Amino acid sequence: MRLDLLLQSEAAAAFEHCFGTAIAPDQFSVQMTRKEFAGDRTIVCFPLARHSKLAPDATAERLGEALVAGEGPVVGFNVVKGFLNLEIQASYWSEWLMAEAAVEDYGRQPADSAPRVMVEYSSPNTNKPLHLGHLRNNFLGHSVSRILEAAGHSVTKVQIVNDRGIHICKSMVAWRKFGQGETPETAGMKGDKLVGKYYVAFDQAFKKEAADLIAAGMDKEKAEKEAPMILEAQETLRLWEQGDADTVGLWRTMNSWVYAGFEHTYRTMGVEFDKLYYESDTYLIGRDHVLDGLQRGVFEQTEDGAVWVDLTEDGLDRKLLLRGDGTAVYMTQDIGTALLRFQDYPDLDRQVYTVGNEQEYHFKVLFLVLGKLGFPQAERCHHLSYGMVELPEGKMKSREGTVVDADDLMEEMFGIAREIAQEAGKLDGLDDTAQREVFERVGLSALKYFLLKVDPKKNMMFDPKASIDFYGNTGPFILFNYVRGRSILRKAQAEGLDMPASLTMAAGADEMELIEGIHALPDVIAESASTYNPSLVANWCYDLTKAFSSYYQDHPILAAEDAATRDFRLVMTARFTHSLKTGMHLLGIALPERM
RNA sequence: GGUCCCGUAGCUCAACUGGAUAGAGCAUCUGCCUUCUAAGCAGACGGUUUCGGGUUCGAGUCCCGACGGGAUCACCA
Repeated sequence: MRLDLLLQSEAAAAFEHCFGTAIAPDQFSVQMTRKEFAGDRTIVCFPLARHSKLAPDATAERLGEALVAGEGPVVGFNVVKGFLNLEIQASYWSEWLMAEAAVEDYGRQPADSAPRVMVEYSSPNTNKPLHLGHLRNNFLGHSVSRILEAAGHSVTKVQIVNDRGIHICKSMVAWRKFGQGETPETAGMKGDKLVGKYYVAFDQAFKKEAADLIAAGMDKEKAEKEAPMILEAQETLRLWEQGDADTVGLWRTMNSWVYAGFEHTYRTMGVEFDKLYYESDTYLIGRDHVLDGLQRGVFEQTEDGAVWVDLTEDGLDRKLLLRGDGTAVYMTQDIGTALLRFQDYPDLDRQVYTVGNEQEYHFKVLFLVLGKLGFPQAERCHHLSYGMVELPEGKMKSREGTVVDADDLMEEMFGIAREIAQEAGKLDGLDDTAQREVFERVGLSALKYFLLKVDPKKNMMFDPKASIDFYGNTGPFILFNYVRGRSILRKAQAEGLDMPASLTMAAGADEMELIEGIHALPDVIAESASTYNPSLVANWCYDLTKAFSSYYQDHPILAAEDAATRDFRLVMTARFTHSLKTGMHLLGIALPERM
């Protein structure tokens, strides 16, 4: 049993014994004892005073005595102002290191012990390359998937590809006009970059047309509606919806270029999906459900044929679900997508949508609408909302060229990793492929850790010039210490040292920070899973690593003063590297063996 | 204007769901590599947790009100 749970139940029994009053175990607040006091765990006794009818101090004294007298691991106590500090038997920790912490999947709940959850993330538009904002999204969704898996859920990772609509039509129009048959091969360019180039070209040409019209005396609003480029894009969308062969053909071609480009980027990022949904497949399903809801009187229709939902009773507004001409809006296809997913996976307990906080209103509406349509799963949908990544000069604007491109940024990280490694010269024995793998892992760790260590719901600042460091509280720092630990374990093996089957030494004060860190992993996983918050795992990885790094500095492991001490340190090192690897895996960060 | 989120060291971020003297990294300064990887360790400096009330044994954390920043409120996605 976990120590804190054990202490709670021991405390409940002891309390009843002392005071004749039963209190539920979870009413005892057990926490880590602060460093400046003696002891390992602290029970806060202020809330107990009214049940014991004694002052907090006196309550703590009686409780402490009873706990020491009990069967549990408490061997001593002291009381400071209502705080009962408990000393845990030192052998408890060495036994724990050889038992619970020793198993391969330490920290993880058994696979499939919790219901199936679907996690959606990424979900890009197919008209431009992925950028920094997508990186936060992808890393977050991917990490949450792994955390939920570690908490025992079966997890299905999906994305909804926004493959249809006016945005892709814009790229198509510009490519027809200016492209002269250019392809990713002839341009020597990634497909997503090429399509993005035409999206920008569209915007520039369109702005020029509008400006010309305004110069000719037309007002701005009208000019932006009547510029030939935009009319052509709208016509292209109409043709697409009618299934026009040429239009659909070009749409397929250009989307396939984008997918090839994305595929490359996803592989570099180290994220993957179990299933892809496409809006072009789901918007009609959504429309059917909306029309069905209309028939059943859940929604209402205005004179022009548009379908609306009235959410004023829920504190929201009226919201459009279907245009007057019967075509779908964003909401329509999201209804279709959600329902299709529950149909595809009948055992699905929950859906998690990893989408930026600018869409909070949208998801509030979506979940309410699903509920009105009579789907009980509506309550099991969760919008994992996260804050924007801001640049020093403000928001990223693709039209103003201030976006930080995902591919470029990752390459830059790899480059920095290479420079540092080559200067240190520690990889000289490895061939180019193996070196490249190290650079990628180190560089990617810097990026992922940087984006994941911040509470998802908060906006975060990214300064391209200064932001991503390889020293201090960073991914590479964590990797570096993992590598140190692994290096020791390899050396031990090479010297013929076997992992001890039991420990004869007990943990001392110097060891406790590291041991407590390892010990916390299961709680951290549970907490981050229930709050969809990888930053808890990231911060745990860092704190644990710091404890090891500090310990490593002045405690020789292989050259310890005696065999018992060496064995103890060797086991701690093994538990450290192993639990750290688990934690980093939950962040989607792969660890190198040397760097 | 309505709703929601955020405000902690010069900067970027923590703080176990209300607990003891609010912690890290960067930056600045001081020590430490013949020894398991110095992408490291130890230390110094740095705070009226935006402000004002309230709740209670106890508030960065909960409530109310200001102020500052962001998001959103489309027949856009």
